[in-house]
Amino acid sequence: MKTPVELTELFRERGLKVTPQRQCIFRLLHGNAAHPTAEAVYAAARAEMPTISLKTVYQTLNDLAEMGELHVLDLGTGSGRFDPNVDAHHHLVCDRCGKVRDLHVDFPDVRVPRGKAQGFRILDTEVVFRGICDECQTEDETDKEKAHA
Amino acid sequence: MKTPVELTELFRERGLKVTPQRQCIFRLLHGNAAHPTAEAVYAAARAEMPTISLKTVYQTLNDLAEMGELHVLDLGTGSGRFDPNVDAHHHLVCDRCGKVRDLHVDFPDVRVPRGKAQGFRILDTEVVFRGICDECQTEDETDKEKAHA
DNA sequence: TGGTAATCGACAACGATTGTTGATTCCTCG
DNA sequence: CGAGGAATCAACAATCGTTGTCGATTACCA
Repeated sequence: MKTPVELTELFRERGLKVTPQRQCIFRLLHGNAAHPTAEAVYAAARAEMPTISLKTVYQTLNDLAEMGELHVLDLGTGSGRFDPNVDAHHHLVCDRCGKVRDLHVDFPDVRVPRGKAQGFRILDTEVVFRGICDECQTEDETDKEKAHA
Repeated sequence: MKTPVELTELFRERGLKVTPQRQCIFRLLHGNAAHPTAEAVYAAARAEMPTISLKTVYQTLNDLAEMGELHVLDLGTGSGRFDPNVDAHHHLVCDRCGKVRDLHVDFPDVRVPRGKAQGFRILDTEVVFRGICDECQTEDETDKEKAHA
């Protein structure tokens, strides 16, 4: 994710205006290692700007995604998640709570073997590891203890 | 995907009734290499049973998924796709039209490296190759020709 | 400073999926 | 075969995440 200053320039270049709302979202995303949903960004933004609208949040996130400064992940957790990290990386997804974590590992062998592409022109490769995160595992154990009691 | 006969037995074991509607869906899924959406299954089923309801289709598909006889894929194409192939395999997804194709390749190196799991207990690994399918590529070329004309 | 993009609030609409109802069908077990 | 109860139907409403609409207001920036 570029810095707020860089994003400001990019928006100006594109003829998009740099409003306080957008700057706020730039700041929230910059260096954010989580993969917030639109609602999460909205909640965080409202802490600073109580009158910001959900619409504006979506608008700005979509603008960023169109410019390639942000990736949209649909990992089957119900809502889209916005990934400020544009570098090549993969994801750990919790099947229980939907949490998403980055996995910075390169899998050079993961390619479609010659002759198996079935006519597809491949543009991107995603690896998703699904499982249960630490917190949800702890919850499970707590539940078991309750069951014993 | 098990045969309709096997599925019939499984449903009985679970105390679920084997209605004509369900048998119809069993048949449609068996040996189906596509990844139909619920709507697609609905359309195919209605060709045989004009009065079957979308509700019943979802119901049966969800029952099958709960029993592990079917996988539900959420590949960011808007709607869930039902995968009758329960064996380990990966997918090619068309970013343009949402088409999904199987890719039967094993990637033994795709594992979370020791110490990188961040507390996750990994249960499943998916590799998704995104790109443009042959049909959509052809469409693009046709569009270009039109643009020239 | 002015033109125009962006935002706001409040609400409606979308598509995919699930829930509701009460009446009807029909599977399954004895 | 017959009874009991699940499953289905039709028709509709509701959910969730997201996007569109409106007119009025704000505020960026050449």
